[in-house]
Amino acid sequence: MSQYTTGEIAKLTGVTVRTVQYYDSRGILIPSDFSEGGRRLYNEEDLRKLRIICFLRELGIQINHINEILEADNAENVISVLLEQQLSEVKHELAEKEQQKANIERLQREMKQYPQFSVEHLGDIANQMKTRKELRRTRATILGIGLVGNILEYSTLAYSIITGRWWTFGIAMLILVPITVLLIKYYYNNVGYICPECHGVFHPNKKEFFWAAHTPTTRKLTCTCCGYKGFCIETYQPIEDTTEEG
Amino acid sequence: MSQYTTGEIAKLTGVTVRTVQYYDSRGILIPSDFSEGGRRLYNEEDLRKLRIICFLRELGIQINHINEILEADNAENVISVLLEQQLSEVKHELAEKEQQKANIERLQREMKQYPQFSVEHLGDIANQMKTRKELRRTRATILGIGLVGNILEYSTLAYSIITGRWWTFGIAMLILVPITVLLIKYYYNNVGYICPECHGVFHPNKKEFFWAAHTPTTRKLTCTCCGYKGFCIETYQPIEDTTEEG
DNA sequence: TTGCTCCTCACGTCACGTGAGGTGGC
DNA sequence: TTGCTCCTCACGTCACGTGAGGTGGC
Repeated sequence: MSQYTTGEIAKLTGVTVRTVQYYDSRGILIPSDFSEGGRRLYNEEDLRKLRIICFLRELGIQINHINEILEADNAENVISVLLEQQLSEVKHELAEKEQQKANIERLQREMKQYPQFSVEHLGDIANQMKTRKELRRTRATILGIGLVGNILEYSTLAYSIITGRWWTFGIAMLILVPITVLLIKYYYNNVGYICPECHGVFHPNKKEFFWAAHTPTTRKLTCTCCGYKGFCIETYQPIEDTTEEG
Repeated sequence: MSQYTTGEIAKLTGVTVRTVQYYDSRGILIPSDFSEGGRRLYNEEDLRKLRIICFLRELGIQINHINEILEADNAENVISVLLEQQLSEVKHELAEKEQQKANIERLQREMKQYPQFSVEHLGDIANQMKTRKELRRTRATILGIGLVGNILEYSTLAYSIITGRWWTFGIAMLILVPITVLLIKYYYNNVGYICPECHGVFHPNKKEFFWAAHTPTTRKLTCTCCGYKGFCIETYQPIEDTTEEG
């Protein structure tokens, strides 16, 4: 029966001497023998055990769990339970890393949008990224209802022109105008704007909001905190949220 | 200008009091003021800074790197370099986790194959999993060449039967028989078998190998280490590899 | 005898968590 | 005065890495 020193068994399994010593101290791989000088000696069975330990470590299983596996009488049950646990843990970590990757990539793209980028803008981008989903939802709602309204408007208009029955268009407008007003109110109540100067999130006054020049993601406003005038970044920020802050 | 205590700023950003204190000790968020009793006081700017720190931490960026970002004069460059680094790191971790997930799921499937599973079989499965790719490649090579050979064999046979020109089939067989012998040799030289009894990897004798009953992944052999007779698991193990071990 | 390997402390890593024992602030 | 919050040590986490200073084994 061949014997291995710490260095030999380490080389055979691709770990460091220190790792083998550590596994001894943790009680998962106690050497089967010692030399007269007190050096660790491992046999074939120890080698197989260490290979198993390395395999389980590669799966990300913790050392105390490996201990449970190696000591258990009903190994099969213990292993399948631990594997199930580990699988869900790994899946969770995977989702986390996916999120990190997506966020880094998005941040890289966003940074290119800012003309002279500085550290402070990171906060704005972070805010924007966090409220992205809600903002999208709000915009989708408005676009959807708006689209239906537009179709109704133009179709009744066409119908009225062709048939000369203008009361059809009139009734449609009686319905559409209040809906449009509600939509604009809904929009106003759910968005806030990030000032690129003071980095605060503010709600503009209604008149300015309504008439301001805008792009799909920005609007030319006056910041209520610092007085800056210019394009501010749209973000999701329901009105209620700000009342408790002020 | 509103001031926040440690607990307040912690609640606003969703971290613990201890984390805020730790960021102070690491020098990335030093409070802008202190109370007479020596308690930390933070202002709006500190709050924004903490939000940025939290955002960067969510991306997985280390605290000393965050420090570099916050202190840098040319923030944009520092950030884009760090983001690029972090992205490749995250991608690497993602690949690692993917591998872990795949391995756990494969292990779960493999465990079901073993009638009475015990801890020792983990080593066999690990071995099998590690050499899986090479084994597949070996098998694919053999199957590919074998298939071409078969087509040649049957087509020349058919041709010979139809036309009566048997020399065609004869020449084909003169080519095919040595190729087949070489293929079998190649196969024999590249696979080993895991004994389910002693868990060693062995090479059977050639005659037994050739005539033995087998399934796609096992072969009924006599273990050269322990004498066990029965189905052993096929694995990739070129002959050269074992000579140095013995 | 001379390298090389191995031994045992013991501290460092990383971003906090978790008490202990004391005190500020409403 | 009484809770509540906050303060500073200081140790714990997890799987080792990295010396230091000493010794075994060929």
